[in-house]
Amino acid sequence: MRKPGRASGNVFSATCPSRTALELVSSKWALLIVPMLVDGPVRNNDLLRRIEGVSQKMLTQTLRELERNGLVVRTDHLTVPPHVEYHLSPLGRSLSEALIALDRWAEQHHDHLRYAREKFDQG
Amino acid sequence: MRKPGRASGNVFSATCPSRTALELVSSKWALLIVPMLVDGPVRNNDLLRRIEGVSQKMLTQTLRELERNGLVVRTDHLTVPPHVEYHLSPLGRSLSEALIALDRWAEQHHDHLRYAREKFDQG
DNA sequence: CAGGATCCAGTGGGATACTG
DNA sequence: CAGTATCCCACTGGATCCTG
Repeated sequence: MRKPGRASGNVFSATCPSRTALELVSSKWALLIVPMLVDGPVRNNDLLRRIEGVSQKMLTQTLRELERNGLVVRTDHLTVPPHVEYHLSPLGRSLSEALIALDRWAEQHHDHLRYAREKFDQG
Repeated sequence: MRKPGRASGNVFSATCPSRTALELVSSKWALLIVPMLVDGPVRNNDLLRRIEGVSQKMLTQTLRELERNGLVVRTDHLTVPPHVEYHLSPLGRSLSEALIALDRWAEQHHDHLRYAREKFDQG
């Protein structure tokens, strides 16, 4: 495998667009929204309820940015009352694997982190 | 596989510690620092140079937090001038796989994102 | 139901200078 | 070399109210 940081065009280069891409997909809410869409289309309100702590503002803002970058597809059914669904594009689906792995890592090891933190803070 | 968002104790729960863990390991600089350490111990100044755009302040702050959570080990050789090295703990190493996957995804697809963005912004 | 608009407090992080 | 300390501002994101 190529060593990190050697060639240009990688995430370690401040000017490379891959840095921007990384920051988008690793943003706090994108990290939770994308994995939430793997099982099929989800509505705005469902995301609002299932992702605890997200505000309507941040949800919309993140979804819009994900849509803008071709990761998420927004489908407006043009009904009254409104019915809007979001689902992953193929590109978004390829990303979801990496994000789910990260989410799962956090779920598996958070107690380990907490224990290390307590040790560090006291001693 | 378990459906996301159903059981408690997952990243989708605002109160669960795994959310905190996720935010730590997905922080902007941790995402770049951890993969940079996979090949062995690295010195402060090397990280400062190889990770473009990071300031000494953020580098120290992120490394300290990673150390506090048991992901990174700091070794001070107690010499003059100072010689400090950082390397991954086994826990940090297990995380690095997920982060490297994410970094690589960004490197592979950033042009795809940029193209989608241009389309979205004009049309 | 989905989300736009506005206001505003809190803070993340850069710049700079200093230290063992 | 590897930090710490201080200042300070731009921007993030919550709260609130409004609309089709």
